[in-house]
Amino acid sequence: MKNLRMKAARAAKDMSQGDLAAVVGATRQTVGMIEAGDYNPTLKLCIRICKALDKTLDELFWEEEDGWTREL
Amino acid sequence: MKNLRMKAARAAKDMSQGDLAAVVGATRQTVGMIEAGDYNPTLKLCIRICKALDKTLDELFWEEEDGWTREL
DNA sequence: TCATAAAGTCAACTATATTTTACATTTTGC
DNA sequence: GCAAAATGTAAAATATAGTTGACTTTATGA
Repeated sequence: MKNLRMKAARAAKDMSQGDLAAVVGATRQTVGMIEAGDYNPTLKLCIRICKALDKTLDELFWEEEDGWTREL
Repeated sequence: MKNLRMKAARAAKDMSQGDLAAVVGATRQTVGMIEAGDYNPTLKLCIRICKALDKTLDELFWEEEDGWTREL
């Protein structure tokens, strides 16, 4: 399942996947895979992404029930 | 930095590290290292821990500033 | 249309999360 | 005190997150 909230938050900052990757110290491909979903990033990277996009973990990576976190 | 919120949430459920590990499909050692801090678990494991302890990601793993997430 | 930035994808490699086994130490209840 | 459960710790092995380089495909704007 795609992480559309992350994609939207990045768009709101007018950043490309490469821009965000550079800020959080990751690669363009890794950021792409996280947005594409079906991927299991580390907490460290999630937190860096949240701070770069001015969001919290819950806002970008939490789903109460039957969401994309279901299939992790 | 220790994750005392997780330790407290686990205590509130009267679960040992081994109990929680069994529920989330991890080992006792991994749970112990996460509580001990200076460790970088995957998002999947964090989410499973949150659900097992009836907490959200923000409640257990988010720190606004100068918290334990600082050193990840 | 055309040029270019952005995004999708793939294989091979490196870094590290997680497991397994084993033993030491600390807590807890009797 | 004592026995058992819970926790701390550590080395070696495995699974997988994340990188690197290269190429393709899809936007986007001039």
